Amino acid sequence: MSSVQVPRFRHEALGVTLQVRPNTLCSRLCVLAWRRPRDPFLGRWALPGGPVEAGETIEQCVRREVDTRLDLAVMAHMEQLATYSDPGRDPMQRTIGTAYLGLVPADVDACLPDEAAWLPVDALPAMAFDHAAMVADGVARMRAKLSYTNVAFALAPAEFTIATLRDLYSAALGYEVEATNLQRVLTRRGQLVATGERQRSGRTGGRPAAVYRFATRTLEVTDPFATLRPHG
Amino acid sequence: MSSVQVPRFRHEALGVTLQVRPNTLCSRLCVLAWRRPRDPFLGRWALPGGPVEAGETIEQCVRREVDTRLDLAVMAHMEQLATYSDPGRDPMQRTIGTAYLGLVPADVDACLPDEAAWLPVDALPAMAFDHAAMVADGVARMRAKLSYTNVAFALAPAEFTIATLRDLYSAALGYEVEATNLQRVLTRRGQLVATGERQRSGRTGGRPAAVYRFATRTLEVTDPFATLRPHG
DNA sequence: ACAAAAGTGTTTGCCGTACACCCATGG
DNA sequence: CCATGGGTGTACGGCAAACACTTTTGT
Repeated sequence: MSSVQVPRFRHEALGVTLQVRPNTLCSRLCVLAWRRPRDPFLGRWALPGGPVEAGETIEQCVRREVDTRLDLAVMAHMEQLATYSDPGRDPMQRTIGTAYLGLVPADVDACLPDEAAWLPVDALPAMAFDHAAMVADGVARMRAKLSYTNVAFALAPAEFTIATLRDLYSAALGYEVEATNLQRVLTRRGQLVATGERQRSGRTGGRPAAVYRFATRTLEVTDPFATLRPHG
Repeated sequence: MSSVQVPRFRHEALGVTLQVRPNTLCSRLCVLAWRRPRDPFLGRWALPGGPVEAGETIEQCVRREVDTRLDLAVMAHMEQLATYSDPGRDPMQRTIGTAYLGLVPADVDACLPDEAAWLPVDALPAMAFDHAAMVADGVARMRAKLSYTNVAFALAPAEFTIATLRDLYSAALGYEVEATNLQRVLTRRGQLVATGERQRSGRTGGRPAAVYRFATRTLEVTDPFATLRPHG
């Protein structure tokens, strides 16, 4: 009973790590990347990642690569995105790659090595391999989930005001969101809990804002889109 | 410049192939499986699939495995589900597996080899490896997409009556759906097109049913669940 | 008193459900 | 003419968007 030889592949794990980061005036949704120190694509921006080791899952590999190599151990949410298997996606050697989406709260300011940076996703430079497609997939997934789950907990600080949350949603979604309706929708879905505290008003006056927390900080589907529900 | 040796993996592609099939009285949602002819899990039910070859994508591999090995070349829709990488998922050798969801129209009756069969997903027998989880993921994905896309085109015959479609949705979703509202929802979303033809009424009488087609037979999101939409 | 920012009330419109009612055919 | 199944009309409830209006602060 001889078993036929089957091909074996280099398998890499990539992290699409997103964070809403302050900018001049407004905030922007950014993705963690670093400059490649070698060919192929020397000097091009690439996602952090690396080859899967023998005894680990792909998710463990992503965590290891993103956490250690970039001094960042604060992923509030992580989920698998997709696996990319085009034979030509790595010009040097056949490599299958699995991308994970990771979200980092806005108040985390990890110190990055020199070769790493946060790139704004709406003005992304040319990227190595098929990493631009992975970023696009990750952003699309996050945006969709902002609509029907509580993922925003992974982008927000532990405590926040509605105005802060409004800016966060606007940056993450890519268009302006109204604070009024945002509060109403999230309240109706039971996502928001008032801490009872109030934030001091700024130098220009104005009513002090109430401080909120997310009710739960693990992923939940708050608005199941099931049209055609079971009746009765 | 010595490159460190990285581990290489056997990579397999699995197909979660779903079809709504007639049964005594009602229809049932079924998944294509076959009995394993060897260890591990000899005799257990398993999903069709096999090792990815050197020059092909994972999707090409699934199509090849499902189409040729099971005499079935009529997948109306296919999409990637997820990649499973637990080191112990294959007790014999480390294998990473990527599952694809495939949908077959209800009027297709492919002839299966003896060792293959359609298993009802709501009474699934014990399965080999982590294939039961893959089936669960595939069914969940399909059910979600029935709500906000036109995937039903991939489960339905080219032409059908509303009553037929109602049975199809009921079997696929796992609960009863009302024909009245189904028609209204799909019509409002522009998915249904009347062919103008009518079906002869049965032996018990009754008004003859109008015959419909799906407007498009490629996947489209017909009900984007974006709450917090761009305003203006 | 006035400006600024936060938060609530109210209106409007859409969508999905439920259910009553009308339509067309076989017997 | 009646039973059977197909299809439409209509009312209700929930949700989200828009916007006016009140509340609470700093200057």
